[in-house]
Amino acid sequence: MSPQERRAPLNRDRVLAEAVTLADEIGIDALSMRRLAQELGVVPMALYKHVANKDDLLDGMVDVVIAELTEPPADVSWQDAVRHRVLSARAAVQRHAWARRAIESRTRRTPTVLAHMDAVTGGFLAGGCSADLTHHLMHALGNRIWGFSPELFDAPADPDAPGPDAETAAAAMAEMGRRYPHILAIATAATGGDLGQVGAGCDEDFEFVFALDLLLDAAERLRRGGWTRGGSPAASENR
Amino acid sequence: MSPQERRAPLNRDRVLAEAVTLADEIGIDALSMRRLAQELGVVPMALYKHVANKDDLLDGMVDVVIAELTEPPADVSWQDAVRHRVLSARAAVQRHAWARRAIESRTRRTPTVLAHMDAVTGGFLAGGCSADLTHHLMHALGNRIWGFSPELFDAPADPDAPGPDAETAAAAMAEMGRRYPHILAIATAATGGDLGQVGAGCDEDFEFVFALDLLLDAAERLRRGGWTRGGSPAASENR
DNA sequence: AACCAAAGGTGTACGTCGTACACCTCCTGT
DNA sequence: ACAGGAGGTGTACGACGTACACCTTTGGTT
Repeated sequence: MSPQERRAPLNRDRVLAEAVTLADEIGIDALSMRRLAQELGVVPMALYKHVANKDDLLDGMVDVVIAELTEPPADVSWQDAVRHRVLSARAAVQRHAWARRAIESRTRRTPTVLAHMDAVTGGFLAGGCSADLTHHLMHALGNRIWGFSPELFDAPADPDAPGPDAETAAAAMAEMGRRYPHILAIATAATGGDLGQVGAGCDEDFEFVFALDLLLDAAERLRRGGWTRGGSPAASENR
Repeated sequence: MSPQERRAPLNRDRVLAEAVTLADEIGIDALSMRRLAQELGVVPMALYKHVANKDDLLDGMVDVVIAELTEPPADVSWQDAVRHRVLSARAAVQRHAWARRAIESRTRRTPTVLAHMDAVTGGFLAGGCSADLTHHLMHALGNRIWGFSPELFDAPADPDAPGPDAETAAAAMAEMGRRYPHILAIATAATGGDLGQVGAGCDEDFEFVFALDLLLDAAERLRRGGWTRGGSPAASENR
């Protein structure tokens, strides 16, 4: 073959970029070193010249996603600054459905990961939260700083599965209501009482923002109250 | 061999019980069908007479853990009832370190899983939260209803790894502070200013209860304010 | 007493995975 | 002209989950 049609040599960035788009297409479970190599027109072992192993690959892919995050404008309240960073992370995670599980399973903290955590932390501190309070608020936010929270009710939603007929569905719903009346109650409420829509799932965006604002409101209340660990004006008026 | 020393026949419960204790010992990653079979003195394929496949095994193991949860006393406030259920889940998950990841990765909702979700939901409803509010609060709680929340800063903590000497550690810490000043600030606050302890990790129990009570307090405030979706007296005074 | 269908357990085999290791083949700087 | 390294190859190993055909023991029916 002539030299000019020879493939440009790989490098780490090209490997990571292809891994990300491939995972976008086929999902994280189907992404194997072999499959990725094939997509790059290369033998599997060639990848190991650019990533240490599959864990390293996954770390790198997460870094690529985090690189998509954006900075908040300079002139907003501290809550909105934090809010921006978190929602920006959420948008990135939604563009890459696999990223959620990848972030959850990664234990190694790459510099990129630490940088995002540092930025969110900085948002609380800049707003006047004490270092101690900020620490606990970061824990309270939890995975929400990555733009997701556990999707409690999300349907496995296999679109290929044959849908049950209406009669069967109604029977299943009745049985569900008998066994788990409370779940049925809130599921029904979510659809404004339309029972036929109960299986349709929740408005994840609304739920996410609801919880996020709940926490930011609580944060602002504690900050104003001068929260300190142990005794505080605002917290734990229950129990 | 004589008949009386022949192994008692397996059944699903014995398989699940052994899987749970084995996972407690060697971790969920090292738990393979082959290893589990060996532990039961049986050939790998024998397990498939009692569980459909590995996913089914994992589902069953999660059910075993959930069976350890306890009911709250009857005469407590609704917040304490929810609190009891959640902390009871937390205790169970702490007894089985692998359960966290197993619960996170399971997508199928077994009856046991649904029962727990129904019970927590019922706690909010019994306290007088509307079905709609309860729905959103469940989402806000997220994985906390399973007794864990993402451990943001938890150290990979490989005890076998050779500890760096004090000098190297101090240099790493200085570099850390230069790159991620905000993280360093809150990490230092968590140890009362003792820099040597910064790597030691957080008091996860405190963090968990802090976030839990934050949410329960917010819930009670919204309930009292008669929260409804859209416009409400209490929520979203920021932004 | 004779029988037969399950239920429980075995053995072999296949395809897939991550990756260790030895090797080759260019390109680049001296 | 040459050495060395970076990039790519080929083969191979030991896991893994599990399909499939087979054997053995047992309990109920005739």
